Amino acid sequence: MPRVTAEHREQRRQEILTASWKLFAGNGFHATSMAQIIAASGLSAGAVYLYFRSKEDLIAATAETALGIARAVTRELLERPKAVSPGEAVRQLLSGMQRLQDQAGGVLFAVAIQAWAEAVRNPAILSTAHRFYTELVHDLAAVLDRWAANGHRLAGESEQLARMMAGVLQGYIIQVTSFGADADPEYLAGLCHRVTAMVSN
Amino acid sequence: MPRVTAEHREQRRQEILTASWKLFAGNGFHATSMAQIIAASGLSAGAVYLYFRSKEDLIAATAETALGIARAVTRELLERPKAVSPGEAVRQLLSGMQRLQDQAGGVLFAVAIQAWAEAVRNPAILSTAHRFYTELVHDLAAVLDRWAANGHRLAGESEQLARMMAGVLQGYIIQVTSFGADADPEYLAGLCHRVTAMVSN
DNA sequence: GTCTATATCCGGATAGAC
DNA sequence: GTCTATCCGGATATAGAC
Repeated sequence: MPRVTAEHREQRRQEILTASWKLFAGNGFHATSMAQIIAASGLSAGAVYLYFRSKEDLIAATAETALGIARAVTRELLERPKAVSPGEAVRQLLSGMQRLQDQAGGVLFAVAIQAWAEAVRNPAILSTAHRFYTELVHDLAAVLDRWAANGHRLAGESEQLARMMAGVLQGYIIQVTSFGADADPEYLAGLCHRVTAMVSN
Repeated sequence: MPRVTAEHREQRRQEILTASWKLFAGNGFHATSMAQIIAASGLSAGAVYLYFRSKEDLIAATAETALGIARAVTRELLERPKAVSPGEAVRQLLSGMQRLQDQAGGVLFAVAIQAWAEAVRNPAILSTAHRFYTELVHDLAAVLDRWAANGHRLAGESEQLARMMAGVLQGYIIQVTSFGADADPEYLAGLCHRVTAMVSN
Protein backbone atom coordinates (compact mmCIF):
# COMPACT_ATOMS: atom_id res chain seq x y z
CA MET A 1 0.00 0.00 0.00
CA PRO A 2 2.56 2.63 0.93
CA ARG A 3 4.74 1.32 -1.90
CA VAL A 4 2.32 2.29 -4.62
CA THR A 5 1.53 5.59 -2.97
CA ALA A 6 5.18 6.55 -2.72
CA GLU A 7 5.79 5.68 -6.35
CA HIS A 8 2.76 7.56 -7.40
CA ARG A 9 3.86 10.56 -5.40
CA GLU A 10 7.28 10.50 -6.93
CA GLN A 11 5.88 10.23 -10.42
CA ARG A 12 3.57 13.16 -9.86
CA ARG A 13 6.40 15.24 -8.51
CA GLN A 14 8.41 14.40 -11.58
CA GLU A 15 5.56 15.45 -13.87
CA ILE A 16 5.26 18.79 -12.15
CA LEU A 17 9.02 19.29 -12.27
CA THR A 18 9.18 18.50 -15.97
CA ALA A 19 6.51 21.09 -16.64
CA SER A 20 8.37 23.61 -14.46
CA TRP A 21 11.73 23.19 -16.17
CA LYS A 22 10.57 24.49 -19.49
CA LEU A 23 8.96 27.54 -17.95
CA PHE A 24 11.89 28.24 -15.65
CA ALA A 25 14.33 27.86 -18.51
CA GLY A 26 12.39 30.26 -20.70
CA ASN A 27 11.31 32.88 -18.19
CA GLY A 28 13.66 32.53 -15.26
CA PHE A 29 12.57 31.52 -11.80
CA HIS A 30 10.98 34.79 -10.75
CA ALA A 31 9.15 35.72 -13.92
CA THR A 32 7.47 32.32 -13.93
CA SER A 33 4.23 32.34 -11.98
CA MET A 34 2.72 29.45 -10.12
CA ALA A 35 -0.35 29.91 -12.32
CA GLN A 36 1.77 29.08 -15.37
CA ILE A 37 3.23 26.02 -13.71
CA ILE A 38 -0.19 24.87 -12.60
CA ALA A 39 -1.58 25.29 -16.10
CA ALA A 40 1.38 23.52 -17.71
CA SER A 41 1.23 20.61 -15.29
CA GLY A 42 -2.43 20.04 -16.07
CA LEU A 43 -3.24 19.82 -12.38
CA SER A 44 -5.03 22.23 -10.10
CA ALA A 45 -3.47 24.72 -7.74
CA GLY A 46 -4.41 22.67 -4.72
CA ALA A 47 -2.86 19.54 -6.18
CA VAL A 48 0.44 21.18 -7.02
CA TYR A 49 0.75 22.62 -3.53
CA LEU A 50 0.17 19.15 -2.20
CA TYR A 51 3.40 17.96 -3.80
CA PHE A 52 5.48 21.07 -3.32
CA ARG A 53 5.00 23.20 -0.26
CA SER A 54 5.98 26.40 -2.04
CA LYS A 55 7.48 27.84 -5.16
CA GLU A 56 10.76 27.93 -3.29
CA ASP A 57 10.61 24.15 -2.94
CA LEU A 58 9.96 23.76 -6.62
CA ILE A 59 12.92 25.98 -7.46
CA ALA A 60 15.18 24.05 -5.11
CA ALA A 61 14.19 20.71 -6.65
CA THR A 62 14.66 22.07 -10.16
CA ALA A 63 18.07 23.49 -9.36
CA GLU A 64 19.12 20.22 -7.77
CA THR A 65 18.48 18.38 -11.03
CA ALA A 66 20.07 20.97 -13.29
CA LEU A 67 23.18 21.43 -11.18
CA GLY A 68 23.63 17.70 -10.79
CA ILE A 69 24.05 16.78 -14.43
CA ALA A 70 27.81 17.24 -14.61
CA ARG A 71 28.23 15.20 -11.47
CA ALA A 72 26.03 12.38 -12.76
CA VAL A 73 28.25 12.02 -15.80
CA THR A 74 31.63 12.14 -14.04
CA ARG A 75 30.32 9.42 -11.79
CA GLU A 76 29.75 7.15 -14.80
CA LEU A 77 33.18 8.05 -16.08
CA LEU A 78 34.91 7.00 -12.90
CA GLU A 79 33.03 3.74 -12.64
CA ARG A 80 34.62 2.53 -15.85
CA PRO A 81 37.99 0.98 -15.23
CA LYS A 82 39.83 2.62 -18.08
CA ALA A 83 41.91 5.76 -17.57
CA VAL A 84 41.20 8.47 -20.12
CA SER A 85 42.97 11.65 -21.11
CA PRO A 86 41.66 14.91 -19.65
CA GLY A 87 40.42 16.01 -23.05
CA GLU A 88 38.61 12.72 -23.57
CA ALA A 89 37.06 13.11 -20.13
CA VAL A 90 35.78 16.54 -21.07
CA ARG A 91 34.47 15.17 -24.35
CA GLN A 92 32.54 12.41 -22.62
CA LEU A 93 31.35 14.87 -20.00
CA LEU A 94 30.00 17.29 -22.55
CA SER A 95 28.34 14.60 -24.65
CA GLY A 96 26.86 12.98 -21.57
CA MET A 97 25.52 16.32 -20.40
CA GLN A 98 24.13 16.96 -23.85
CA ARG A 99 22.38 13.60 -23.70
CA LEU A 100 20.71 14.48 -20.40
CA GLN A 101 19.95 17.93 -21.76
CA ASP A 102 18.18 16.44 -24.76
CA GLN A 103 16.24 14.01 -22.60
CA ALA A 104 14.98 16.94 -20.56
CA GLY A 105 13.88 18.87 -23.63
CA GLY A 106 16.98 21.04 -23.94
CA VAL A 107 16.45 23.17 -20.89
CA LEU A 108 18.84 22.01 -18.20
CA PHE A 109 21.72 24.28 -19.18
CA ALA A 110 19.49 27.33 -19.03
CA VAL A 111 18.20 26.28 -15.63
CA ALA A 112 21.75 25.77 -14.39
CA ILE A 113 22.54 29.39 -15.26
CA GLN A 114 19.39 30.50 -13.47
CA ALA A 115 20.56 28.52 -10.47
CA TRP A 116 23.99 30.19 -10.42
CA ALA A 117 22.25 33.54 -10.43
CA GLU A 118 19.78 32.48 -7.77
CA ALA A 119 22.60 31.24 -5.56
CA VAL A 120 23.63 34.78 -4.68
CA ARG A 121 20.46 35.32 -2.70
CA ASN A 122 19.24 31.83 -1.83
CA PRO A 123 21.46 29.98 0.65
CA ALA A 124 19.85 26.62 -0.10
CA ILE A 125 20.67 26.90 -3.80
CA LEU A 126 24.14 28.19 -3.02
CA SER A 127 24.75 25.19 -0.86
CA THR A 128 23.54 22.83 -3.58
CA ALA A 129 25.70 24.55 -6.16
CA HIS A 130 28.68 24.44 -3.86
CA ARG A 131 28.21 20.76 -3.12
CA PHE A 132 28.02 19.74 -6.78
CA TYR A 133 30.97 21.96 -7.69
CA THR A 134 33.11 20.42 -4.96
CA GLU A 135 32.18 16.91 -6.01
CA LEU A 136 32.80 17.68 -9.66
CA VAL A 137 36.26 19.05 -8.92
CA HIS A 138 36.97 16.04 -6.76
CA ASP A 139 35.95 13.63 -9.50
CA LEU A 140 37.87 15.47 -12.19
CA ALA A 141 40.94 15.41 -9.99
CA ALA A 142 40.49 11.64 -9.67
CA VAL A 143 40.32 11.34 -13.45
CA LEU A 144 43.56 13.31 -13.73
CA ASP A 145 45.29 11.26 -11.06
CA ARG A 146 44.32 8.04 -12.76
CA TRP A 147 45.68 9.34 -16.03
CA ALA A 148 48.89 10.44 -14.34
CA ALA A 149 49.25 6.97 -12.82
CA ASN A 150 49.34 5.64 -16.37
CA GLY A 151 52.58 7.44 -17.02
CA HIS A 152 51.44 10.89 -18.09
CA ARG A 153 52.70 14.06 -16.50
CA LEU A 154 50.37 16.64 -15.03
CA ALA A 155 51.26 20.30 -15.21
CA GLY A 156 50.50 20.93 -11.57
CA GLU A 157 48.44 19.89 -8.64
CA SER A 158 45.50 17.81 -9.82
CA GLU A 159 42.83 19.67 -7.86
CA GLN A 160 43.85 23.05 -9.22
CA LEU A 161 43.88 21.64 -12.73
CA ALA A 162 40.46 20.13 -12.08
CA ARG A 163 39.14 23.56 -11.13
CA MET A 164 40.38 24.92 -14.43
CA MET A 165 38.60 22.12 -16.26
CA ALA A 166 35.41 22.86 -14.32
CA GLY A 167 35.75 26.48 -15.41
CA VAL A 168 36.01 25.46 -19.04
CA LEU A 169 32.79 23.47 -18.66
CA GLN A 170 30.97 26.37 -17.01
CA GLY A 171 32.11 28.76 -19.70
CA TYR A 172 30.96 26.31 -22.34
CA ILE A 173 27.50 26.12 -20.80
CA ILE A 174 27.16 29.89 -20.80
CA GLN A 175 28.35 30.23 -24.36
CA VAL A 176 26.20 27.49 -25.80
CA THR A 177 23.12 28.62 -23.90
CA SER A 178 23.38 32.37 -24.30
CA PHE A 179 24.96 32.55 -27.69
CA GLY A 180 24.20 29.17 -29.22
CA ALA A 181 27.56 29.42 -30.88
CA ASP A 182 29.56 26.43 -29.83
CA ALA A 183 27.51 23.47 -30.90
CA ASP A 184 29.71 22.78 -33.89
CA PRO A 185 31.68 19.56 -33.52
CA GLU A 186 34.89 21.03 -34.84
CA TYR A 187 35.14 23.59 -32.06
CA LEU A 188 34.21 20.93 -29.57
CA ALA A 189 36.92 18.56 -30.75
CA GLY A 190 39.47 21.36 -30.63
CA LEU A 191 38.39 22.34 -27.16
CA CYS A 192 38.79 18.83 -25.80
CA HIS A 193 42.15 18.43 -27.42
CA ARG A 194 43.39 21.74 -26.03
CA VAL A 195 42.20 20.84 -22.54
CA THR A 196 44.66 17.99 -22.53
CA ALA A 197 47.39 20.42 -23.50
CA MET A 198 46.32 22.75 -20.72
CA VAL A 199 46.69 20.26 -17.92
CA SER A 200 49.67 18.23 -19.03
CA ASN A 201 53.34 18.75 -19.65
CA MET B 1 22.87 75.89 -19.81
CA PRO B 2 22.05 72.52 -21.36
CA ARG B 3 25.68 71.56 -20.69
CA VAL B 4 25.29 71.75 -16.94
CA THR B 5 21.93 70.05 -17.03
CA ALA B 6 23.26 67.13 -19.05
CA GLU B 7 26.17 66.62 -16.72
CA HIS B 8 23.92 66.84 -13.73
CA ARG B 9 21.56 64.33 -15.26
CA GLU B 10 24.37 61.92 -15.97
CA GLN B 11 25.70 62.23 -12.46
CA ARG B 12 22.30 61.57 -10.95
CA ARG B 13 21.83 58.53 -13.16
CA GLN B 14 25.18 57.26 -12.02
CA GLU B 15 24.24 57.71 -8.35
CA ILE B 16 21.05 55.74 -8.84
CA LEU B 17 22.91 53.03 -10.73
CA THR B 18 25.54 52.71 -8.03
CA ALA B 19 22.83 52.24 -5.44
CA SER B 20 21.10 49.67 -7.65
CA TRP B 21 24.19 47.55 -8.24
CA LYS B 22 24.56 46.53 -4.66
CA LEU B 23 20.93 45.57 -4.34
CA PHE B 24 20.85 43.74 -7.66
CA ALA B 25 24.04 41.89 -6.81
CA GLY B 26 22.72 40.77 -3.46
CA ASN B 27 19.09 40.02 -4.30
CA GLY B 28 18.98 39.50 -8.02
CA PHE B 29 17.06 41.70 -10.42
CA HIS B 30 13.60 40.42 -9.65
CA ALA B 31 13.77 40.15 -5.89
CA THR B 32 14.93 43.76 -5.69
CA SER B 33 12.02 46.18 -5.44
CA MET B 34 11.91 49.71 -6.70
CA ALA B 35 11.14 50.73 -3.14
CA GLN B 36 14.53 49.38 -2.06
CA ILE B 37 16.32 51.17 -4.87
CA ILE B 38 14.50 54.39 -4.09
CA ALA B 39 15.41 54.13 -0.42
CA ALA B 40 19.05 53.29 -1.17
CA SER B 41 19.42 56.12 -3.66
CA GLY B 42 18.18 58.63 -1.11
CA LEU B 43 15.81 60.12 -3.67
CA SER B 44 12.06 59.94 -3.97
CA ALA B 45 10.06 57.62 -6.18
CA GLY B 46 9.15 60.41 -8.54
CA ALA B 47 12.76 61.49 -8.93
CA VAL B 48 14.03 58.01 -9.73
CA TYR B 49 11.37 57.54 -12.39
CA LEU B 50 12.46 60.82 -13.88
CA TYR B 51 15.89 59.39 -14.62
CA PHE B 52 14.86 55.87 -15.53
CA ARG B 53 11.59 55.24 -17.25
CA SER B 54 11.15 51.82 -15.70
CA LYS B 55 12.81 49.10 -13.72
CA GLU B 56 13.57 47.41 -17.03
CA ASP B 57 15.63 50.46 -18.03
CA LEU B 58 17.55 50.31 -14.80
CA ILE B 59 18.28 46.64 -15.29
CA ALA B 60 19.44 47.21 -18.85
CA ALA B 61 21.81 50.00 -17.79
CA THR B 62 23.17 47.90 -14.94
CA ALA B 63 23.74 44.91 -17.17
CA GLU B 64 25.49 47.08 -19.74
CA THR B 65 28.07 48.15 -17.17
CA ALA B 66 28.61 44.72 -15.68
CA LEU B 67 28.89 42.91 -18.99
CA GLY B 68 31.22 45.55 -20.37
CA ILE B 69 34.05 45.20 -17.89
CA ALA B 70 35.94 42.49 -19.76
CA ARG B 71 35.70 44.46 -22.95
CA ALA B 72 36.93 47.65 -21.31
CA VAL B 73 40.08 45.88 -20.20
CA THR B 74 40.89 44.12 -23.47
CA ARG B 75 40.60 47.48 -25.12
CA GLU B 76 43.36 48.87 -22.90
CA LEU B 77 45.42 45.80 -23.60
CA LEU B 78 45.25 46.23 -27.35
CA GLU B 79 46.08 49.90 -27.20
CA ARG B 80 49.47 49.13 -25.78
CA PRO B 81 51.97 48.38 -28.50
CA LYS B 82 53.58 45.35 -26.90
CA ALA B 83 52.51 41.83 -27.80
CA VAL B 84 51.87 39.65 -24.77
CA SER B 85 51.44 35.93 -24.27
CA PRO B 86 47.88 34.60 -23.98
CA GLY B 87 48.43 33.77 -20.34
CA GLU B 88 49.73 37.25 -19.64
CA ALA B 89 46.72 38.69 -21.42
CA VAL B 90 44.42 36.67 -19.20
CA ARG B 91 46.35 37.79 -16.15
CA GLN B 92 46.03 41.43 -17.07
CA LEU B 93 42.39 40.91 -17.95
CA LEU B 94 41.57 39.34 -14.61
CA SER B 95 43.47 41.91 -12.60
CA GLY B 96 41.92 44.74 -14.59
CA MET B 97 38.47 43.31 -14.04
CA GLN B 98 39.22 42.92 -10.37
CA ARG B 99 40.24 46.57 -10.25
CA LEU B 100 36.92 47.66 -11.76
CA GLN B 101 35.12 45.22 -9.49
CA ASP B 102 36.73 46.77 -6.43
CA GLN B 103 35.95 50.29 -7.62
CA ALA B 104 32.31 49.29 -7.90
CA GLY B 105 32.20 47.83 -4.42
CA GLY B 106 32.77 44.23 -5.42
CA VAL B 107 29.45 43.62 -7.09
CA LEU B 108 30.00 43.62 -10.83
CA PHE B 109 30.78 39.91 -11.14
CA ALA B 110 27.55 39.01 -9.36
CA VAL B 111 25.60 41.35 -11.60
CA ALA B 112 27.20 39.81 -14.68
CA ILE B 113 25.89 36.40 -13.63
CA GLN B 114 22.44 37.89 -13.07
CA ALA B 115 22.66 39.33 -16.55
CA TRP B 116 23.53 35.96 -18.13
CA ALA B 117 20.50 34.49 -16.41
CA GLU B 118 18.29 37.41 -17.41
CA ALA B 119 19.40 37.09 -21.02
CA VAL B 120 17.32 33.95 -21.53
CA ARG B 121 14.10 35.95 -21.22
CA ASN B 122 15.07 39.53 -22.00
CA PRO B 123 16.07 40.12 -25.63
CA ALA B 124 17.66 43.49 -24.87
CA ILE B 125 19.99 41.95 -22.31
CA LEU B 126 20.71 39.01 -24.57
CA SER B 127 21.69 41.39 -27.31
CA THR B 128 23.99 43.32 -24.97
CA ALA B 129 25.58 40.11 -23.72
CA HIS B 130 26.02 38.88 -27.26
CA ARG B 131 27.61 42.11 -28.40
CA PHE B 132 30.16 42.19 -25.58
CA TYR B 133 30.94 38.50 -26.02
CA THR B 134 31.55 38.94 -29.73
CA GLU B 135 33.79 41.94 -29.14
CA LEU B 136 35.70 40.17 -26.41
CA VAL B 137 36.36 37.17 -28.63
CA HIS B 138 37.39 39.49 -31.42
CA ASP B 139 39.85 41.33 -29.19
CA LEU B 140 41.28 38.16 -27.71
CA ALA B 141 41.79 36.80 -31.21
CA ALA B 142 43.69 39.98 -32.04
CA VAL B 143 45.89 39.48 -28.98
CA LEU B 144 46.62 35.95 -30.14
CA ASP B 145 47.35 37.00 -33.69
CA ARG B 146 49.75 39.67 -32.50
CA TRP B 147 51.54 37.12 -30.36
CA ALA B 148 51.69 34.69 -33.27
CA ALA B 149 53.17 37.42 -35.44
CA ASN B 150 56.01 37.59 -32.93
CA GLY B 151 57.10 34.09 -33.84
CA HIS B 152 54.93 31.93 -31.58
CA ARG B 153 52.78 29.13 -32.88
CA LEU B 154 49.08 28.94 -32.17
CA ALA B 155 47.41 25.57 -31.71
CA GLY B 156 44.55 26.39 -34.06
CA GLU B 157 42.42 29.10 -35.51
CA SER B 158 42.74 32.22 -33.36
CA GLU B 159 39.02 32.89 -33.02
CA GLN B 160 38.27 29.41 -31.76
CA LEU B 161 41.10 29.67 -29.29
CA ALA B 162 39.78 33.06 -28.21
CA ARG B 163 36.40 31.50 -27.49
CA MET B 164 38.11 28.96 -25.25
CA MET B 165 39.85 31.79 -23.40
CA ALA B 166 36.55 33.62 -22.99
CA GLY B 167 35.11 30.45 -21.52
CA VAL B 168 37.91 30.25 -18.99
CA LEU B 169 37.13 33.82 -17.93
CA GLN B 170 33.41 33.12 -17.60
CA GLY B 171 34.08 30.01 -15.56
CA TYR B 172 36.42 31.98 -13.34
CA ILE B 173 33.76 34.60 -12.69
CA ILE B 174 31.25 31.95 -11.66
CA GLN B 175 33.70 30.19 -9.42
CA VAL B 176 34.98 33.26 -7.66
CA THR B 177 31.51 34.72 -7.20
CA SER B 178 29.56 31.64 -6.20
CA PHE B 179 32.23 29.77 -4.32
CA GLY B 180 34.76 32.42 -3.43
CA ALA B 181 37.33 29.77 -3.99
CA ASP B 182 39.76 31.07 -6.55
CA ALA B 183 41.02 34.32 -5.19
CA ASP B 184 44.35 32.81 -4.19
CA PRO B 185 47.22 34.14 -6.29
CA GLU B 186 48.85 30.75 -6.70
CA TYR B 187 45.85 29.28 -8.49
CA LEU B 188 45.59 32.43 -10.57
CA ALA B 189 49.21 32.28 -11.65
CA GLY B 190 48.84 28.63 -12.56
CA LEU B 191 45.69 29.32 -14.51
CA CYS B 192 47.31 32.03 -16.60
CA HIS B 193 50.32 29.90 -17.28
CA ARG B 194 48.21 26.95 -18.36
CA VAL B 195 46.15 29.13 -20.68
CA THR B 196 49.27 29.77 -22.70
CA ALA B 197 49.83 26.03 -22.91
CA MET B 198 46.24 25.55 -24.02
CA VAL B 199 46.43 27.82 -27.02
CA SER B 200 49.95 27.26 -28.24
CA ASN B 201 52.01 24.48 -29.69
C1' DG C 1 -7.01 13.26 -3.05
C1' DT C 2 -8.44 16.85 -6.05
C1' DC C 3 -10.58 21.15 -7.72
C1' DT C 4 -12.60 26.09 -7.46
C1' DA C 5 -12.67 30.26 -5.69
C1' DT C 6 -10.65 33.65 -3.16
C1' DA C 7 -8.09 36.08 0.76
C1' DT C 8 -4.22 38.67 1.26
C1' DC C 9 -0.32 41.01 0.14
C1' DC C 10 3.09 43.53 -2.47
C1' DG C 11 4.88 44.99 -6.73
C1' DG C 12 5.56 48.95 -10.19
C1' DA C 13 4.18 53.15 -11.77
C1' DT C 14 1.65 57.72 -11.59
C1' DA C 15 -0.96 62.04 -10.30
C1' DG C 16 -0.79 66.16 -8.42
C1' DA C 17 0.74 69.35 -4.61
C1' DC C 18 4.60 72.26 -3.58
C1' DG D 1 12.60 69.56 -10.08
C1' DT D 2 11.09 67.02 -6.17
C1' DC D 3 8.11 64.57 -2.80
C1' DT D 4 3.74 62.15 -0.93
C1' DA D 5 0.03 59.39 -1.35
C1' DT D 6 -2.23 56.15 -3.89
C1' DC D 7 -3.97 53.05 -7.61
C1' DC D 8 -4.18 48.92 -10.03
C1' DG D 9 -2.71 44.45 -11.36
C1' DG D 10 -1.01 40.19 -10.37
C1' DA D 11 1.41 37.14 -7.30
C1' DT D 12 1.37 33.24 -3.75
C1' DA D 13 -0.95 30.41 -0.85
C1' DT D 14 -5.18 28.58 1.43
C1' DA D 15 -10.06 27.30 2.67
C1' DG D 16 -13.54 24.48 1.97
C1' DA D 17 -16.64 21.84 -1.27
C1' DC D 18 -16.77 17.38 -3.50
